Amino acid sequence: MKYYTIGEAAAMYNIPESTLRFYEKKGLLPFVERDEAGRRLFSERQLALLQIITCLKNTNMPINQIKQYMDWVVEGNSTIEKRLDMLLKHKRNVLDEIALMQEYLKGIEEKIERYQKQLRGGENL
Amino acid sequence: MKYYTIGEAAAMYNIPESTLRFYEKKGLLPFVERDEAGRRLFSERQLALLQIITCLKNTNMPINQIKQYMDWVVEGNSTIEKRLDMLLKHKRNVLDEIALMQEYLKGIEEKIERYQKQLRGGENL
DNA sequence: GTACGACTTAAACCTTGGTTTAAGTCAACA
DNA sequence: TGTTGACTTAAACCAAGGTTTAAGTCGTAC
Repeated sequence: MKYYTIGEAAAMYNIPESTLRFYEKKGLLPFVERDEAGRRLFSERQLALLQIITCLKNTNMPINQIKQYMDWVVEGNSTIEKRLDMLLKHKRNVLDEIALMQEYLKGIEEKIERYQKQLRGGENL
Repeated sequence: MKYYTIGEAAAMYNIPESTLRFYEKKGLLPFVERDEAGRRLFSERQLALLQIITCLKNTNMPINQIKQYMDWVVEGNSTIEKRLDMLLKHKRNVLDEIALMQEYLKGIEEKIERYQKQLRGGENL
């Protein structure tokens, strides 16, 4: 199987190496192997996990919760229902969060319009 | 003019008093008056500012940038163009951020579907 | 054989956005 | 008059999510 160094993985996902180490230490990135010299070996499996970590992180799932998810991944197939449940709840949260942002954005857009009106009016003074 | 205590303002906006004090100290909440005893008096003006602060904060504008906005508010009408410009840029940022979250959400939804398939398959074993 | 670049670690450090604490002031009510 | 309750302050504290530092180990290219 193809393995990648931490530097390669970091470059591929555009994540600092220090962050990858931090994630591994936090338990977000299980199954990382090592070569004889103790260097991390990232396989396709890690890259796939990194993919899902990225999705979760960028939709604001806290690291502790991602760790819970990964603990379930490590535990095996018996936890698929739990994982599914977590992802479904997270999906709801993300949709709610987006809806909320859109709501607050309306307030900002009103302010924008008022300023634009004010500026158009100002040109006639 | 009607004035509100910090406790009333906090209750109306569901923001801790400590946070209102923190915002004022940071410069996010200008023009707060005081009574003879040194207690804060929040007028309609503050409530309106709190409204916009809430919109900006909940769309992830950093506090430093909100402070810049408020500094311009304090400076007066000569800064309306700057404020408008900031809000327009912020609006773009928020829309981008929402689009990005929706993109990452897709990855999560794929994972959800795979788990659901796996569970449905499992029932037939 | 040595210097370089990529890696390793633990621990210290950093920023953001608040929250908590401790000590004090004041108004109003019993 | 004294004791609540709502307020005040500065300063300490906190959690999350990393980043930086310092010291060390390799493999390889010169």
